[in-house]
Amino acid sequence: MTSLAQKLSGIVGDAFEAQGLDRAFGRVTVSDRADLAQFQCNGAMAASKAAKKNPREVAGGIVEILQKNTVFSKVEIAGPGFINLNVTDAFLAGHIQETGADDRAGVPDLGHNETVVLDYGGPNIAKAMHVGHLRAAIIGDAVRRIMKFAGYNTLGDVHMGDWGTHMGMLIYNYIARNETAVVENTDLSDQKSIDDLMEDMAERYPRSAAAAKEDKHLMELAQAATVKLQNKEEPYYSLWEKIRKVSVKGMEKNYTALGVHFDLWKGEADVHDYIAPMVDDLRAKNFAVESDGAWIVPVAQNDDKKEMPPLILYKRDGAVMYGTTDMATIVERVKLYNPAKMVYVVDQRQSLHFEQVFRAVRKGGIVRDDVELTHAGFGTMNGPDGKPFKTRAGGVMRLDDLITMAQERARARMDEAHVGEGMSADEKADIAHKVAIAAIKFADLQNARVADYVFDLDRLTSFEGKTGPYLLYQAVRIKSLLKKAEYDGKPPAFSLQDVDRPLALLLTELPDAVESALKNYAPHHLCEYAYRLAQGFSSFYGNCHILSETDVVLRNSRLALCALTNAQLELVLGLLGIQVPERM
RNA sequence: GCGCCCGUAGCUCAACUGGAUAGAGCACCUGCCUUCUAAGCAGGGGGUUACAGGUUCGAUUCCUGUCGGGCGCGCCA
Repeated sequence: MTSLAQKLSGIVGDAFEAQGLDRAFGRVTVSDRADLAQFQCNGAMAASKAAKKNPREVAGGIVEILQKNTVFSKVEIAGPGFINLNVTDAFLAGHIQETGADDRAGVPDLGHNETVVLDYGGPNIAKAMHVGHLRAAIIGDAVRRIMKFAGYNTLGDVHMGDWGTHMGMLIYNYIARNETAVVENTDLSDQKSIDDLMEDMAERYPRSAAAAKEDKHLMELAQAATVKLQNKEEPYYSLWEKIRKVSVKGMEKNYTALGVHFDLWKGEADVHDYIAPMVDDLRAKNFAVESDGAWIVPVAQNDDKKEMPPLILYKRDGAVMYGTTDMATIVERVKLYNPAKMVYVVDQRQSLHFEQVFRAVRKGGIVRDDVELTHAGFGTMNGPDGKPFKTRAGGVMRLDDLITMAQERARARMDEAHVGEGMSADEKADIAHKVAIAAIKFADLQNARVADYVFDLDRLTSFEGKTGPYLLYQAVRIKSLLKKAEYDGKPPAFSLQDVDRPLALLLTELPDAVESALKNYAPHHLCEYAYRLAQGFSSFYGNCHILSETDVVLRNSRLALCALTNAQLELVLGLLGIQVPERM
């Protein structure tokens, strides 16, 4: 099954082929001009260029063929050679009937169970998660959900930063101050105890980092501690293990609150043992060479338009760089999962780094040529002043503070509208949470991935207009309506009138939206569709009164339209990582 | 200096491999809750798509240049 536009593309493509032209010219899209037609095909103009013919003449030949086809109620040429198309209500009704019966909502299997590993985490352990982690998590998780729905075997990896100098610095601080008990006494089964250590580290780390920056000797001691840790010396390693376990709990709490899922909770430390053999292999193949006392992989190519610095495997002092661990991570992923794709949802500013890593692993024969390596970069999050976002205190806003703030606003809105009355405290909290997360996620996801965007707290926690809560609200209205109507879910024959048609047409577009989002790693295409669908429903809802409809056939048809709308809305929101409450 | 990304309404953002009259939300103005949840609906004003050329039947989209903003360029991650 596919979208209606794709079905029509097949039919129009046949017509082009019958005229001796490439069937790709038959591509049909939803019309830009709803006042003129439902669908359009622009291929006649492109085809005429290739065939050196008059575009209206080419279009004429196509139209003549299409007019014989009974799925169309209108076929006409407009302007320089647009082919405008309307389908019959019977065909449209049949199509949405099929869509409703299909548990994939018409989306074909595009992934064929190929494995894809996705990176969209990357927080450092022992640090508080902040809003800088938001975009990767939200976009990456949406991409994962979309790919999974499209038929891929997806593996999201949190890939935390757990093996760098920051760990040596922190652990050295505990040891030097004789305060290792703070770590050792933390009870992993007690959330309060976990939170306490997280707070301690969140406060301790920046303090020790600042001190090390001031004092060269201190920095050397921290770096020495890092080496000891990486050699798994005691007590460094035990302290590190405990810190990592606690940090994972803290991260899980944040990601769970956001509704962001990871299949793998791996970190840089997990690939430590892959590094030495990998570098030995690269040396043996002469891809790794010594330069200025460091070991590097030159990745520059003759056709480079810019300077391409080499990837550094070992620094002069023998320590590894993050390019090294990224390469080793790829070694591990190939070995354990043999993925067809690896997708990195990471800040756009790291594009050079990923280019180096990708070139190095290809050159070194670590990944096959047919494995796709993609850096799906996203733009920087700026404050309203256009500069990277900072709170008034100068720091970055913590993730849990943002979520709490949004929840409080949701609760206030509920009280204002008197929707919480008679609900249990649990249900109220659940709704406030779903509304808050919907607001935050949709505000972020609706932006194009690559563009920088402004982090505006008011926008993230606003519930009116083009927002997540608006979408939830429409879905909730449908649920309430279906409940009141005691709708049984039996698929009736659709009876489409002028009020119904725009909504019915919208319901045919979902597979196109999913494919577009998938192909470009662009969840915002799905946001756009969800919003148009919700708007289409809201308009429909205002234009006809369903419960008082006396024509039984029409009433059932409209209820079925509502049910299908709700199903698609929940499906698309689910792909964006947004959950719909029962009422709000 | 070299390279990448960006510049669209007062603000925040869309526009699918070039298509018809460049769309939304917020803000502003006008209506609509005695029948399905007003977190809503209907309507209005608001644009030289930074600027100048070029390719094309057709350019926000592709090419060149200028201006403006962000970011990155071997031993941090």
